[in-house]
Amino acid sequence: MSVDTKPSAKVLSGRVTIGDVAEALGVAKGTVSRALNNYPDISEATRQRVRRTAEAMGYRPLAQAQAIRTGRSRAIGLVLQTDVPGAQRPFLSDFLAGVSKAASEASWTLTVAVSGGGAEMLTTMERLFDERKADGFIVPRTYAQDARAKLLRQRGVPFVLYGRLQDIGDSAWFDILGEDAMREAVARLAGLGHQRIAFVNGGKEYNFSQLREDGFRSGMDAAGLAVDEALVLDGAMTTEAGAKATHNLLGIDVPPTAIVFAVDMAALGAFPAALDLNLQIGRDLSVISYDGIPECAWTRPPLTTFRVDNKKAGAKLAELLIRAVRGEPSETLRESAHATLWPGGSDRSPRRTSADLARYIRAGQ
Amino acid sequence: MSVDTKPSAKVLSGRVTIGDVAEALGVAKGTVSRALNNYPDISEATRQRVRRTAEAMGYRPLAQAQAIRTGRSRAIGLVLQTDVPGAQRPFLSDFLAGVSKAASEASWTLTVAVSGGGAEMLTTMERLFDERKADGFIVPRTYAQDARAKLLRQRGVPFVLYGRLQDIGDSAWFDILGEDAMREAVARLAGLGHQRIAFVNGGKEYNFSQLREDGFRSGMDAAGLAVDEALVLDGAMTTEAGAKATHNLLGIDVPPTAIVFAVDMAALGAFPAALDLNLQIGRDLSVISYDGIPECAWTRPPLTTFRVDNKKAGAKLAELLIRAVRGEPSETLRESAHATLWPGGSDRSPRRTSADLARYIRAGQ
DNA sequence: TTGCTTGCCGAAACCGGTTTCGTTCCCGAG
DNA sequence: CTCGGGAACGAAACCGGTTTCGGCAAGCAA
Repeated sequence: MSVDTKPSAKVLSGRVTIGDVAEALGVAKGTVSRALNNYPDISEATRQRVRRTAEAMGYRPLAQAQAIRTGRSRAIGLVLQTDVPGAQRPFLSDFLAGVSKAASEASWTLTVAVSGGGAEMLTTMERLFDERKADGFIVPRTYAQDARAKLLRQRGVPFVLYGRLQDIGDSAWFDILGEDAMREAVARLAGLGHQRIAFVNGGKEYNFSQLREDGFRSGMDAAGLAVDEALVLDGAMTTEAGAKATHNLLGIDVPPTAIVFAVDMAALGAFPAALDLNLQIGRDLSVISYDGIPECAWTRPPLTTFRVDNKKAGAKLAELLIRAVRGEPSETLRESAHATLWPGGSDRSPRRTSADLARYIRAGQ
Repeated sequence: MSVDTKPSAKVLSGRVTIGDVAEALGVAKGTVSRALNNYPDISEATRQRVRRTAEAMGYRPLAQAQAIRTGRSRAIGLVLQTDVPGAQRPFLSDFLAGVSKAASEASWTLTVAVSGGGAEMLTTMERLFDERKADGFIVPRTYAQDARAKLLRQRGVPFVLYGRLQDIGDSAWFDILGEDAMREAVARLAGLGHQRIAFVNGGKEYNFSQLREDGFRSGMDAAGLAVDEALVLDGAMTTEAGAKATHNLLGIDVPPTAIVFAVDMAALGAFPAALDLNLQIGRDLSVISYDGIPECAWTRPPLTTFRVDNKKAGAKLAELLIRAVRGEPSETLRESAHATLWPGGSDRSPRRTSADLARYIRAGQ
């Protein structure tokens, strides 16, 4: 409900409207509209003529006015979640840049809302869609069971997932194949001679966690190494949690000589944790992680990680969503990409066996 | 220009329109509209009746349709800049959350675009405004000379600055008084016994840099300390630049025992720089900074900094912009707030005099 | 020549709101 | 009882686009 006090000013003053263009050309409004929207029943000559003078007069169709007839406002919706600690923070800027760039190339725009989780987010999305502030949504950070996808599907609202789902149904999605990166990380560590390799996963509620764990296990399998379940932890999405997980792993009788982290934010916690135990990452403990946030370059040694191109992901998602809104079947709207290895200095050949490492840690206390 | 291929689907299917509400009540569309928009010529009884059934039927006015008559779409515009290294990255999430929250409380939404600097950004803003994807703009990171403010002012587009300008004119703004924080930082260090205090500023093209330098100088003055111009650097907006500045300062014959940084991202660079020289922050070199990004808590020792509440700032800016769009004179739309001290362990009493520190550094080489 | 397409465009309806204008009804003053 | 004046609302115009419908002219076959 609007509660504006003033009855509105002169309104859209200097704007050039479709009527102005039509008048200048001596044709009907409808002709201009059809010419600009590539209707087939307009002669090529007229089309060119209209296009040129429209351009020359600086005519820009009012998205709002189009929307009330077409039902579309050429806007991508993105609802971010606040109540996750800060896990998505580093990606945001790049991601937005990608979405915005692709959107603006198609003359679309981006409507952003931030909301808490759960029902509030669903309400927000419904409001945005009902007011046509968004023609469809990019759904970031998919959960294994995702209420947003369920709602949007049942309401018939176009959407594209950033990530996949267990019950993927007929959803459109884009994802980076994190499982491949995890597999490669294990292969790399095994190649360096590591035998006891731990895995610190993110929150199991996220779908990517399950995939990455699968990747880790299949990598271990391929390397001929057994997975010690005591070396597989999860729920680490922050630096604090990562530090704690590292502490726990290094306190085991037969500690790992290498840790694969599912997310960088958690991996950063390995550095203070190692410092506390008088260990050096790279020398005493190898670490490989995933995401490629800039902070990885500022640890000592730099953190070896798999870099995700969030800008490209954003652009891809925007492109897919626009196609979904235009009516393409979602089965044709599925793409994936790979993360690329960013070698730092945090993964090297093990200097000690696991048993020696345990003794060294205890001696340091 | 739209290049959609399909002639559009069924269009706004299940939506309940103002006509539906009017029909259900047996009144005219206009009556419903006036009732909901608090026109004075509607009886209180009718107003209540309309309001209730509208609510019950789940009626939500289509923002687009309102816009073509009123000229306003209830959307806040925010154009972010990509080509600054990453300086604004950490704030973004909180800031967006604040803007979005305040916007949604007023039934407004947020349109975000990302663009390079210079002319491209101006074009983007013009396009957003002409299509009424935004009724006005929040202008973040003001420059001392700001082309955006100039353009918006001359085109009569409402806007609110996050920060101030040299030629402030009749602009509306919100800002955190960083100069006060710098002054307090100096007072704090002087109180701890530091005499040679350096200042590493951000880029001089930003307006805040000039203000913060003023604050530093006035703090030195108040503490009865002379400013050694060799200890005043600028242009450090990134961790790399901060590290370099620290190196330079510590290479001076009579090095500072404390450094005040204008931005956290630069201050973080002091840690690797100190490590290279075998110095410990807090013990051998005190550091105080400004911004309050989360990373400050993860250095050893934690970085003492002045924390800016970006969420609150975003909310305030949204509120001011909405009032500006509604026609309030911008002289009444100016507010400020203070940053609050976050004590870490990076500022302590100097353990050595400047001369001793210099010897210690040289000995370490 | 007539009749039937087909291509191209003008006129007008329409989308969902807002705002203007005018009418009806009621009240109190004269 | 009449009349003037507000209060409250209906009817219709309007905003800037899109889309439907129909008409005119040209082209072509019969």
